[in-house]
Amino acid sequence: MKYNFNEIEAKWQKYWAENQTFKAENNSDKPKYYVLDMFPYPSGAGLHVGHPLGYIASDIYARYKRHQGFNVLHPQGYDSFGLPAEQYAIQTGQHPAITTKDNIATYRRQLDQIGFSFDWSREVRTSDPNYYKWTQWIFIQLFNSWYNNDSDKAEDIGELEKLFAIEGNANVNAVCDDDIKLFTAEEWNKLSTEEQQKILLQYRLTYLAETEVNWCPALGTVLANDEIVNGVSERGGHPVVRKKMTQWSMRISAYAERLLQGLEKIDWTDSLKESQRNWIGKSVGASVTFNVNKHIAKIEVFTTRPDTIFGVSFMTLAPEHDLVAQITTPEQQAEVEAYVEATAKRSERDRMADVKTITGVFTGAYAEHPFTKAPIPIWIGDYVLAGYGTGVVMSVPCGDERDYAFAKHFDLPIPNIFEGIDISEKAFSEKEKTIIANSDFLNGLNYKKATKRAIYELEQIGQGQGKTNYRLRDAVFSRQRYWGEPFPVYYVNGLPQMIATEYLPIELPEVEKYLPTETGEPPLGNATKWAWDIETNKVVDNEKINHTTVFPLELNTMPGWAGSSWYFNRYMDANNPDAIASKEALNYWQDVDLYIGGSEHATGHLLYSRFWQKFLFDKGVVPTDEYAKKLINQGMILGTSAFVYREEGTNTYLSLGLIKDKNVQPIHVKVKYVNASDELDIDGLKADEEFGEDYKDVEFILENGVYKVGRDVEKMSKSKYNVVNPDDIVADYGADSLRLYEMFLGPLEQYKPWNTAGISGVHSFLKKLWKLYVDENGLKVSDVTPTKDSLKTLHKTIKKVQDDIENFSFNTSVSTFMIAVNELTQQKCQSKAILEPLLVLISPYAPHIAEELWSLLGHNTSIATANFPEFNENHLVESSKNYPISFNGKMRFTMELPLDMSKDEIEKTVLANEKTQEQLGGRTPKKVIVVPGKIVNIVG
RNA sequence: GCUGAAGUGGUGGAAUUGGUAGACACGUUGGACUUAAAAUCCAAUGGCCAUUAUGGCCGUGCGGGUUCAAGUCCCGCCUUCAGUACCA
Repeated sequence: MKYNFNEIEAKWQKYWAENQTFKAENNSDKPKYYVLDMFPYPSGAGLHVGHPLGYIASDIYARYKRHQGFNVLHPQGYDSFGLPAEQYAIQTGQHPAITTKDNIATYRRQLDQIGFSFDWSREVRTSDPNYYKWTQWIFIQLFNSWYNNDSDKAEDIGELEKLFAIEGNANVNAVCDDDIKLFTAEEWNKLSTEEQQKILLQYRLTYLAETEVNWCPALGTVLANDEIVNGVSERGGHPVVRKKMTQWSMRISAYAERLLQGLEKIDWTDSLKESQRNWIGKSVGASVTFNVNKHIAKIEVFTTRPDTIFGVSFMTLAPEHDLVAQITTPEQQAEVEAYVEATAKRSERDRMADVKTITGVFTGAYAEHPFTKAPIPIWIGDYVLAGYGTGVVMSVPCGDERDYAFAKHFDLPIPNIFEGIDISEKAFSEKEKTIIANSDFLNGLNYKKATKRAIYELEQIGQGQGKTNYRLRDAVFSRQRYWGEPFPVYYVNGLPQMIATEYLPIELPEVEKYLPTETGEPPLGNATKWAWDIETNKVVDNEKINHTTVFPLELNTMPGWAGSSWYFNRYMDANNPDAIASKEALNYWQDVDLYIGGSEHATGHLLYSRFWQKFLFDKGVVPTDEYAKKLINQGMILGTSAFVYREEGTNTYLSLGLIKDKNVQPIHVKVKYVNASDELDIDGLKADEEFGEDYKDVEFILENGVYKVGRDVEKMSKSKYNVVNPDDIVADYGADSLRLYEMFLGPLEQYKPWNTAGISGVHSFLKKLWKLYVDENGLKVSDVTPTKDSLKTLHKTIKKVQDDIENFSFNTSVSTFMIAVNELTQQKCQSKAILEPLLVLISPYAPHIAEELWSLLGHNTSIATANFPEFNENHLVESSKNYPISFNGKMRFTMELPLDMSKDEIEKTVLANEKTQEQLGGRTPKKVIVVPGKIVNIVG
C-alpha cells in the first residue's frame, strides 16, 4: 500500500465534516478550553502559505487539548467588513456583499483542505446582519453609559440624569469633555430636553463631537492613529491631513488606567504589553495654572516636573492653541498670524520629519509666575503639540533639551535651578540625581520631595494640583464608507437618537454608487431609502423626511475594529438571536485560554477589544474584564523574491553575475519560474499567460549557460510575485506535509522566509512513517511485546512532544518525530503498544495520516477523541550512562558508569581507571567534580 | 533618541537553562540500485593542521571578566530587525 496523501486527506476531511467531530458543546463534564485565532479579512487574493501559520499552531494546540480530555472550543470566522471589497465595488460596481461572499468561499475551501479542527457551526461574519445587529446593540449600550470615576466603572446614563436633577453636576466625578460648565439642579431642571441632551452627550461613552481627525482625501475617509504609518495611510500609502469634522468618538480614555492595570494579569508577550503601555502613555505630574495679562486669561499646563517650577523662563503654546488669537498683542499680531498660517500649511509629515529646525514667535503676552509673580513671556512654537496635554508647556530650559534648544535659539534666559550642575552646554534632565536650588521653598530637596512640595504649595494658592496625563486619545468611530456597520442612529434637530434595540439590525441600504455624494456626504448619502419613521419604526424613503415623524439616519458607518472588538464572545453562542450570547454560554466558556495572532494589532484591535470587554463587563454582559488569558504572536512567513536585471534603456537582461558596474534595473519575476539553484526558466517565463508578452523580445544574457536571478527576502505579496499558494503545496505534498513544514521552519514567533525546496524533508518523514506501519502486504503492526529500546523511544518522544507543545516549540517536536520514526524503523518495531500511542502524538501535527493509520489499526472512532498517551519515566531509566570525563574542563574520554552509583563511588571508580591515571601522569588531582548523570571533571 | 527582540556551519535552525556546541532538516559531494531519469537507500559534510589506527588546534557578533567548566552568567561595545517618537 502506498501513501496516497491526496486520497487520505480528502477522505478524512469529509469524515470530520460529516461526523461533526470538532463540534463543541456548551456544557460538559470536561474542563473547558478556548483556543482562538485572529479571524481573517477575506481578501480577493486568497490565502498564501504565510496565513495558515498561526492557524496550524492553534490547531495543534486545540487537538492536543482534546487528547488531554478538555472540551475544546476552536472556532473560526471572518472579519468581513473592510476597504478592499468596497474599492472593488467602486471600480466594478459589484456589490461588496457579493465580493465578500465569493472571497469567503475561497478562504473556506483553502482552509478546509489544510484539515483544521474548527467548529464551523459557530462561524461568524462581521458583515452578517445577524452579527452586526449586536455590534449596533453594543454601540447603543455605550451611548447609554457614562464613566463614574468614583465607582471606577461605566454606569447607566439614566442614573446621571437623576443626579443632575437632584444636585446638579458639581459633585459628579465623571470622565467627560473638558469644557463642562457647572450647573445646579435647579438650572438643569429648567433646561429644555434638547439642551439637556447636548450636555449628556458630553458624558456618554460614545459621543458626537467636532474633532480634529486624520482625513485621507485619496480614500475619502478618516483614519485612526493606528491606521497611519509614517504620516501616510497604512492602506495604499496616501497622504493624510488634519481636518475638523463632526464624528462619533469612543471615550476609551475613560479606561486608560484599567487598560494599563489589566496588563498585569494577562499572559501576553512583554513586547506587546510594552507597546500597549507606550500607546496608553501614562505620565504622572501636575497641572499648573498661570494667569495671563493680569488675569485676563488663564493658561493650564501639564508638567511631569513640577519640581522645576522656579526654572520656568518662558511658556510655549502650540500654534493651533485657541488662546493664541486672544492673548497676542497688536504689535505682534502680524508676525504671529504669519507663523500660525505657515505651520498650518505644513503637513503632519513635514513637521515630523523636520525636528531639527527650531521655529517660533513671541506673542507679546506675559504670564505670571504662580510663586514669584515674575512676568513670563509667552511664545508659540511648533515643537509643542496641540494634541498632547493642554497644548502648552511651561518651558524650563535648564531641565529640558527642547526648551533648552528653543531658549538658545531665541536667546531667552536659562536660569539654573540645579545644585552643582553645569548647564552652560546642555540641559540637565536626570530626575534621580536632581537637587533643587534657587527655588525658594524647594531648595535642597531632591526630585521626589520637591515634586510633592511643589504640588502642595500650588494647591495652597489654588493654582494647580497633582495630575496624571495619558497619551491615549479617544478613538474616532465614524468612517465615510459604505461597507461597514450602519449606526443605529437618526437625528432630530441635529441631535442623535438611538433606535430602540428591538428594531435592530439596521441593515445597510442599497446604493447606486459607493463613492461619496456630490455634496461630499458619505456613500450612504446615495441611498434613496435611508430615513427613520418613528411611527412604524422602519427604514423609509428619504423623500418622506418631514422632521416630525420621519428623520434622517446617520450616514457614516463604523470602523473596521467595531466588529472585531467582541467577536470572541459571539463564538460562545454564535447563533443566539436574543443576546450577544446566552448567560449560560458566557459563564461556561468565560474567556479565551489561548489567542494566537499577529503583533501588528498591538495598538489597534488588541486595545479596542480590551476596552469593549471591560465596558461589557461593567454592564454585567460578560463575566470577565480581560478576554484573553494568554496571547502568542506568530511571526510572519516571508517570501523569497526573485529578480531579473534589465540593462538601463535596453531590452537585454543580464544574469546576476554580469550586473557589476552596469546600470541595471531589478524587476520582480514570478518565483515559480526559478529553481532551487536560482536559475531562471526562460521558456516558462516567456510562456506565462499574464506576462509572457512582456518578455517576448527580451534577450537574456546567460552566464555559464544559465540565467541566474537575484534573491531577496520580502513580505509575501501579489505585487512582488513571491507568493506561494498553499493549494499548490497541498496538491504536491499534501496538507500534512504543509502543516509539518510550517511548524518545522522555525520558532512560531519568529519571522522566517519560505523555501519550498525544504519541504521534501518532512514529506519523506511522512513516507517513512507510513512505511513503519504498512508495507505492500498491508498492515505490519502486530501484538508482539515491545522491546525495551522501542519503549524508550516512545516514552522519550511522549515527554519531549508534551513539553514542546506546552512551550509552543512546535518546530522541535517535528524533529523529535523524525528521530523517533528513524529509531523505530531501525529497531524494526512492529509492536502495536508502541505504534498506536505514537500516532496520537503525531495526530495534532499530521492529523490525516494519523487518522488513516488509526483506522487501519482497527479503530472505528476518530483519533481526535483518543487519550494522550501517558508518560512513564520507568522506560527511560537506564542502568548506565556514558559519562564524559574531562580534565580542567576539557573532555578527554568517556566511561560507562552505572546510573545509580553514588558520587563518591563514581569519583573512586574514575580515579582508579587507567586512562585517568595516564592523564594525571602521577599527579594528585585538586578536586573532582561529579554531576550525576552528566559529567565528571577532574581539576588539578 | 527611547522601548522590545535577536546575532550559532553554505542555509533554516537545535542545545534538557552553566556540563561532549552544531540535534533535526535543506543543500552539497561521493557511492548503491537503474539502459537512463525519478524515487529510494548508504556514507561524508564547522574551519585549519596532521595522519593513513590513533590525533591536535581554533570556533556560537567584538573586547574583557567570573568559573574546574560559558552559546548560556557579569561588564563594556558593534550590528540587525520590530515598535515608537518634539509626550512637556
